[in-house]
Amino acid sequence: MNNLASKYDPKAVEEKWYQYWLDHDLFKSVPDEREPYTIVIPPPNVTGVLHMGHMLNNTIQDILIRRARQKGKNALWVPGTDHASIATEAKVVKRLAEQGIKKSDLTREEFLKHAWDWTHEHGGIILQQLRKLGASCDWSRTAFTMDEKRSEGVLRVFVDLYDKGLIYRGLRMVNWDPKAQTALSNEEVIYREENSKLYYLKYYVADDDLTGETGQEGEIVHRDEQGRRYAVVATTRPETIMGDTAMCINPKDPKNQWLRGKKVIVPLVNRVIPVIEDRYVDIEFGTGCLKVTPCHDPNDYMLGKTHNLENIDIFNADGTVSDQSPLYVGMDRMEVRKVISRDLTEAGLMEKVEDYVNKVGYSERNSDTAVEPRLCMQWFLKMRHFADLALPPVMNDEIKFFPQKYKPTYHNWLENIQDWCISRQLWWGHRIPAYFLPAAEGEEERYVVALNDEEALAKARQIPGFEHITAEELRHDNDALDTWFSSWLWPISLFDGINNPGNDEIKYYYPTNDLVTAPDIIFFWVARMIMAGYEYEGKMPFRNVYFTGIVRDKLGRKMSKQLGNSPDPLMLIDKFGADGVRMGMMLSAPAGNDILFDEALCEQGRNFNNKIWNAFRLVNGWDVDENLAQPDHSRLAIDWFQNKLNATLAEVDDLFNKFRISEALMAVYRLFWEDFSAWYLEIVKPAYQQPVDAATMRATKRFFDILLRMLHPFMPFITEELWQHLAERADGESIMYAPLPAEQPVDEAVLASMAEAGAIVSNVRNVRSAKNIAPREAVTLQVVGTWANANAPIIVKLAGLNDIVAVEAKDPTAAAFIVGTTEFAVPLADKVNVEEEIAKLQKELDYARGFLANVEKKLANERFVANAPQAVVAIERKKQADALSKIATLEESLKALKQS
RNA sequence: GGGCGCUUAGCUCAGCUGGUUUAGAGCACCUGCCUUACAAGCAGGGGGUCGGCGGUUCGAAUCCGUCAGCGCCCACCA
Repeated sequence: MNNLASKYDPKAVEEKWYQYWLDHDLFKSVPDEREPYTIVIPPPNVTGVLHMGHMLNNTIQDILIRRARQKGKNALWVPGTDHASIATEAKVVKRLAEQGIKKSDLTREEFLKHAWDWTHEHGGIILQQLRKLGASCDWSRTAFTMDEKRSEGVLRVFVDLYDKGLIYRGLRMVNWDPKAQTALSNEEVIYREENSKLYYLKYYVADDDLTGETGQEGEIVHRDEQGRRYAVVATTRPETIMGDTAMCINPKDPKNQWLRGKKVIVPLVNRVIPVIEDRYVDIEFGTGCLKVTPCHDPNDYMLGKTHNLENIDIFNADGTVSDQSPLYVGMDRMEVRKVISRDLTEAGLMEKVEDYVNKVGYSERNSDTAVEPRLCMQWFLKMRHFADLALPPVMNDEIKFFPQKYKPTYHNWLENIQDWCISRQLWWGHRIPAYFLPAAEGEEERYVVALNDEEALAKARQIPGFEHITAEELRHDNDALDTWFSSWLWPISLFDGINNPGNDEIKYYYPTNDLVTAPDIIFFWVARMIMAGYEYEGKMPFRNVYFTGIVRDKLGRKMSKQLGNSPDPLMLIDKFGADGVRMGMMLSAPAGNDILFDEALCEQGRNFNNKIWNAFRLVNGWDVDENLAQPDHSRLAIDWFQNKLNATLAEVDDLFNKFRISEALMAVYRLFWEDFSAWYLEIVKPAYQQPVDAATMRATKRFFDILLRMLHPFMPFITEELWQHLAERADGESIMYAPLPAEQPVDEAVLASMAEAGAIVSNVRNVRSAKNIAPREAVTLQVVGTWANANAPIIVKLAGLNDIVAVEAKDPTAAAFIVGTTEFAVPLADKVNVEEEIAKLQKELDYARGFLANVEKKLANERFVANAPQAVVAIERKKQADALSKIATLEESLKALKQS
C-alpha cells in the first residue's frame, strides 16, 4: 500500500531540498512592488565555528523569514561575517607563534597577508554550517565587515564624523589589554568578582622628629619600636607602589589629621611623596589613607590632575615593569605582586594582609587577562550626540524591544554614556584614516583625516608651511578601528547606503524589520546600530528587536568548553535531523528567558517529525472510492477540524506578532498531534483495507496541506518533502512560497459540541480501560434523560459503540459518568463492581457538593449580587443550577446502586 | 550603591487590563496495550491552592505593601 519507510529519515531529504532551494534561487530577493521584509544576520566571527547560541539565533531568524515569505512579503535575509579584530588577530598571532614567527618581526603588510590567508582558510565555515540548519539566507549577498564596500563605508563615516567634530584624539586613561596590547572600550571590559588580598603597607613619615604626641582625640598614629611614626595604606595592588606620587587623605578624617602637611616614604622604593587632601577619599575604607598612582588607576589619574602630581608610568605595554621603576624592571605585573608582597614582609613594611573580595576587569576577548588602566593617546567618538538620537525611539516604542524589560537597561546605559574609545593597537581591522605631519621633538602632533592617501596629501598641503609636503612624509596612523565601528553600520552598509546614499536597495530594504540577537550585545551593537541608523539614514535600522536568551545546559549552567556541556550542533543535526534540532531549540526557548537546552528536546522534535511522517503515510495509503457516500462522522469531523484549524491559525498569528514563537510552535504541535492525528484522523480513518470516500480524502489532503504550511517555518525540510507528494507542482515550486489561508471565522458552537463528544468518548474509554473491555467488543451507551449532540456519530465510532440509547433510568449494573449535566452509563452486566462504582460516584458527589457550597457562598453574599456585573452573577447562578442538577443525579444513582 | 526581572504541578513555562465551572500546556511519572500510520507509538491516570505575611475588593495566582530566596544589568570605593 505504501512505499514510504515507517521512520522518517532526515538525511535522505535535507541535502536534496537545500540544493533544490539553492538551484531555484528561492532565497534570493530583489526589490519589487511587494512589501519588503528584511532581516540582517548578526554577523558571526569570520573564523568562528557554529555553537548553540548561533543555532538558536539563526533558527529564529529562519522561522521569521520563512513565515514572511508565506505572508507574501518580499523576504530578504542577508548573511555575512564579522572580521572580529581582536579575536582574529589573536588567533593569527598564536598560529604564527607556533611557526616560530613573532608579530613584531613582521611588517604590517606581511602580517595582514597571514591574516587574510587565515581568513580565507577558516572564513565562512560557519556560514556553511548554517546551511545544514536550513537557513534561507540570500547567499548571493554574503558580506564581510572588511570587504571593499564595507571598508569604504567605515572610512567615509570616520572622516564624516571627524569633520562634524564628533571624533577627537586625546590622552586618556583607557582600558588596556596587555596580552593583545591594545586599548579596549569600556564595554569590552568584563568585571568579575575575585578572591584577592588587601595588603596593608607602612608609609613612614619622612624626616620624623619623633616628637609628635600620640595625637589628638580620635587620631590613629602608628609607631614602630623606635617610635617612628608611619601611616598604613590598604591596597589590592602593592605592585604599583613604584608609581606612587602621593598619599591622599580626606581632610575631614579625624583619624589622619596628624598626617596633614607631612611627607611620607614609599616603602621599598624610598621615594618621598606628599600627603595630599581630597574629599574623594572614603574615610571608612581601610585606614582612610589612599596611595595615589596617577598612571595606573583612573581615579588616581583624576587626583593627579587636580593636585598636579608627577606621572610615573611603571608598566610597559605588555604588562611588565618599565625602566621608569626603580625596582623589578622587566618582571610581569602579576609576578611582581607575589614578589613585592614577600619583600615588603621581609622588610617589615607590611602591617598585615587580609582576604578581600573585589571586582577585577578582564578583557572580553582574552578572558584570562586582567585589564590594566593605562594612560595613552587614543581616538574617541563623542557619544552624547548619539545617545540623544538613540534614546527616544526606543523609549516611545518606535523601535520595539522584545521583551520589554531591556528598555530600562538601554535607558540607563545611554543616560550615563561615556565617549567611545574607537582605536585599537591592532593591524587586523580598518586602518584609521588619519595622517600625521612631520613634527619636531616635543612639538604638538598635527594630522589630517582623509579617505585615502591622495586626499590626505591634498589636505595636508593646504596647511600653511606644508605646501610642498610629499606623500612619503605623511605618516598613516598605525592603529585600526574597533570592530563595532564597522558593525554599527551593518543594516546600512549591507545595502551600500553609506557609499551610495539613497540607492534603490537602501530605499527598499531599509529600515529592516526584525533584529534577532542576544542581550549581551545590546550596548556593543544594538544601541550603536540605532545611533548610526539615525545619523546616516535619519531612520531606525529595524522596527523590532527580539532578544534571545543565553543558551545554558539543563542545569542552568552556561555552556563552556571546560565543562564540556556544549554539544556540537552538527552532531545534533546528524543525530536528530535539522528539523528535529530546530524544534528542540524552539521548544526550550520561551521568549525573554535564558534557555535550558536539553538534548531530549531534540528527541522530542525528531519524534514529532516521525509523527508527521506517519500521519502522512496513513493518508497516503488510502484508496478512494468515488462512489462511496461520505459517512456522517467524517462530514462532522471535517466541519469541526476546519473550525479548529481556523482558531489555531488566528492564535498562531497573534503569537507571532508578540514574538512568542515557542508558544506558536506548541500550538501547531498540539493541533497536529492531538486534534489532527489523535482525533480527526481516527474519526475519518476507514476500516482496514477499506476505501475512503472522495470528499473526505479531498478535505483531509487539504488539511494536511495547510498543516504542512503552518509547520514549514519551524521544520522546512520534512514539510517540503511531504508537500511534494500532496499536489502536482511545477519544477521550482516550493512550500516556502505557499501562502497561509486568510483568516476565517470560528464557530464556537461546533468546537463546544466536539469538546463534549470528546469528553464522552474519553469516559467510555476509561470504562473500557478499567473493566478490561477489548477495543473490538462493542458496548452500548445509555443516556439518562434528554440529550442531544450533533456529533453522536463520532462518539459511536471512537468509543466503539453499537448504539446510544436514551433511558429513563440507567441499567443498575452500569458504569456511570457525568458530562456537563447529563448522566451516561455503560451497561457492564457481570463486570460491574458495585463497591467501586459507589466509591467513584461518592467522590464525584463530594466534589460537586464542595463546588456548590462555594458558589452558594458567593450568591449568598448580598454585596456580590449587588456589585458584580450581571453577567458574572448569571454565570454563578448557572453554575449553581448545574451543580444542583448534577448532585441530584448522583444521589439518585448512588441510591439505586446501594439498593441493588 | 543604583536599576530591572523572577518565585504557579517532579522539570521548563502559559495564565494580558481581578470574576468563562475549586489553575493550564509540554516533558517526565504511573497503569494497560507490539490494536496492520507511527512503541520515535496508542489509550487511560495521578500530581500544584499559585514563595511567606499583610492589605485593597462583593471577589486576587492576577492590584498594593512587606519579608525571604534567586537571577541579570550598570557603578571609580582603593
